[in-house]
Amino acid sequence: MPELPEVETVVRDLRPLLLGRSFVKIAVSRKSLRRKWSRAWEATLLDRCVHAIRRRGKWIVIELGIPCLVAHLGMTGQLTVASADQPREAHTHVVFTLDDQTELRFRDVRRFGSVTVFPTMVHADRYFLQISLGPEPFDLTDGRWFGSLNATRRNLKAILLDQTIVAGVGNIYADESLFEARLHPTTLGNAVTRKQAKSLRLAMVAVLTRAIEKRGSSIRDYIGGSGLKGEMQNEFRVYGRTGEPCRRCRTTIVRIVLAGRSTHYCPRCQVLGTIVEPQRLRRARASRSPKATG
DNA sequence: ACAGGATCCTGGGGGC
DNA sequence: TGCCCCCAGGATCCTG
Repeated sequence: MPELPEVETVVRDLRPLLLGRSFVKIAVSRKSLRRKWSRAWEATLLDRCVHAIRRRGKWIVIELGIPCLVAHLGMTGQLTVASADQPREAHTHVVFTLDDQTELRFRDVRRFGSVTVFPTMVHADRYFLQISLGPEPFDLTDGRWFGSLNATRRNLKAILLDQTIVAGVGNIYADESLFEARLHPTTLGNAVTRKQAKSLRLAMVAVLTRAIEKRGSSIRDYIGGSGLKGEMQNEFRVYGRTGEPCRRCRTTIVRIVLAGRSTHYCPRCQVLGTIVEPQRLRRARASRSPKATG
């Protein structure tokens, strides 16, 4: 499932393969993607030089001088560069032939992804503004982050998945970040202390940074821009580990459904971030301590 | 405001 | 072996 680290890996892979190249031909399959492809876009893209490739949240932005190509990988999207003589795999929906006999290919089995063209970068940025795309996790300040959490009674899992609050986090890294911060996924945003908010922000940054280093997670469909798989799936602490022992305390990892998504956590390591009065805290500690008999 | 569910979509896996 | 059903989950829409 392409989230921020996977999209970042694709962008980094594509950069050397696309920069300075131009599109000489575009072929689009009949099957529709999430957003309908317009034939009128093709003329605006042809014979233009790729100036820059960047990521915004889970979006890939390819700047071609004035117009820009904006792609979202959805669940199973792949954006790769391959030699033109390499056979095209099934579910390849858009093929951009480059001026060096290679092809930029958009493949998406489940077609939740999209490829769109904006006339200028201003239009693309306006679109991100229109969908209220939140800040990058690496740009979040503690003040803004705590403010966002504090302003809602939604649970932390739902907050992390909300692209208007923080852009780029999906189901995998939401669960992994919550484990790293030792916060229970059902914790309500406004029950989180400043300290907990900060630890969640730092956990998110650490998990995403590590995942980028490992070229993302390849569970089923995800591959980078050069076709290489990621390695982060080998380091999951909770995601997809239902019934397995926690790597920290050996307690069985639990799966629940939150915000309509599978949510994995360690019931022992991850605590509810509620503000607990000192008296209740002492009682809770006493009940946890080992008993003299039994 | 927010939770929960349905929708889109296909392939893989489990059960029988 | 084949068939049915469920599951995966990003974005978006709808309902309660």
